[in-house]
Amino acid sequence: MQNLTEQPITAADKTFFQLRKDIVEGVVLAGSKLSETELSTKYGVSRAVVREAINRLEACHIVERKANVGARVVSLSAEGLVDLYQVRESLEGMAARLAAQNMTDDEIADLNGLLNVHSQDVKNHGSYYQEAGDVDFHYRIILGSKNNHLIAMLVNGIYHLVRMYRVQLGMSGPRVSTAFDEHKHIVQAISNRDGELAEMLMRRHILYSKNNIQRKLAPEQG
Amino acid sequence: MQNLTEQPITAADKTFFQLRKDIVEGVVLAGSKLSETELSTKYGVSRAVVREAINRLEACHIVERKANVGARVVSLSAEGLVDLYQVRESLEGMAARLAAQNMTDDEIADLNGLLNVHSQDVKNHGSYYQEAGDVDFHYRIILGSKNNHLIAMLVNGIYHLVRMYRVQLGMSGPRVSTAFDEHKHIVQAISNRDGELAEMLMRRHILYSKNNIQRKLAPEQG
DNA sequence: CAACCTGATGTTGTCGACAATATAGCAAAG
DNA sequence: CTTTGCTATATTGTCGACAACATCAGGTTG
Repeated sequence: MQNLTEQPITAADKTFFQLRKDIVEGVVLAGSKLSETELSTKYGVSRAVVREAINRLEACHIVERKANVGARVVSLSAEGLVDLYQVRESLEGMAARLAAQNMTDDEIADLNGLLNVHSQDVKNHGSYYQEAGDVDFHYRIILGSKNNHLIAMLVNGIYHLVRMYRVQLGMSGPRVSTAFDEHKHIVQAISNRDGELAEMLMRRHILYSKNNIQRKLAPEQG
Repeated sequence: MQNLTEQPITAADKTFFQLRKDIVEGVVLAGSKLSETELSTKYGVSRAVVREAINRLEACHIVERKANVGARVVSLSAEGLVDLYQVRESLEGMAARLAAQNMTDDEIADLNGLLNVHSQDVKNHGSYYQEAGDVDFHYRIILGSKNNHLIAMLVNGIYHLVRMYRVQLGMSGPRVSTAFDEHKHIVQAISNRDGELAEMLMRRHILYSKNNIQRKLAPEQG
């Protein structure tokens, strides 16, 4: 008997994942054109699967396509970042609210455990582990919302764009310990089943995060 | 010279629009299977364009697809409705906040004008016009946010699902005048450039709307 | 009789070829 | 010299055919 939740993986899936990875990590440059024929030879599949992959990338706002002209990787801009983080603030705020109301006690205990591990990692290692830990933290709260629409939008949609901004603008550095405190307070609110507070704290957390990135992106304002 | 903003419309576009319309309006039943060959003969196009249309519908969460099995129209359920409206509350709340900060004075004046027309319509006609007016009202505020991510998610994504629930559950009826008052207060907040209040009022407005639909969907609770 | 295997059938996934459209370069008129 | 129109080229949009897979019916074995 095979695992029932496991999906078969088609060539289009693989191409989609690979292309998304290449774009997010900057192997394929932001703003560059995506030629279907070129990509089909590059990934060793037919144009049809490349088209399907590009269509899916368009659905997550990672590429833009014009009829009869073609698809381009989105360009990273200050406005785009602000737009993205406003949506993120809104959706993840709601996720935190719902997580406070829908997560099981076990899941909340796990979340507290993650926070402890995280705390150790911050002391021992550098900021990269923080990055992974941060993603994990937000990921668990999103899943904790138990809202499938929310989960799909954030996990399959927005988060890869967020990662793209982070990777290509070289995020890391400070804000490690302060972000950790913010995480701790959010988990406290969730533990207390205080959705209202959890949402507020999550929104402020993401707002601060946005301001932090913006400061790096436009340093002439300092 | 032709209009620069006008996009060429491909067969895939037309098929996508038509199929979405048929699904939202119940011509194609919720939960039913979408056979690619069947649809290709029905709409007179090749399987490739049907596939592209289905892919786009999957991106807006109107159909679900399993590899090597096929696509099904989503089933309408109480849980799905709750999930959907929670996302809507979150995103449209943010839209109202941003609209208060980003709409021009002219746009706000237009919005007030719409409210007046709307007020007349409610007195003269029935609830159907209310439905159209309601959509128009929310639509303007969404656009007023000037946030392209938000606009795309709501207009191209969520709103067709909302319409699907409304149409197929036979929404209309009461809540006309109370909804109108809520609209009025939201516009007042936007006019005062009070984003905080606009968001709160919009969220409550959508929450009430959700409760109203839920009451119809599960009348055994009364 | 139940469980499993096997083959037939219809569906989706993938492919290469053709048609339609946009773009760049060149030629000609003003 | 600039601008307009045309042609050549390359890209995307669309199509029909084949391959891979899921599903169901019938037969076989324990």
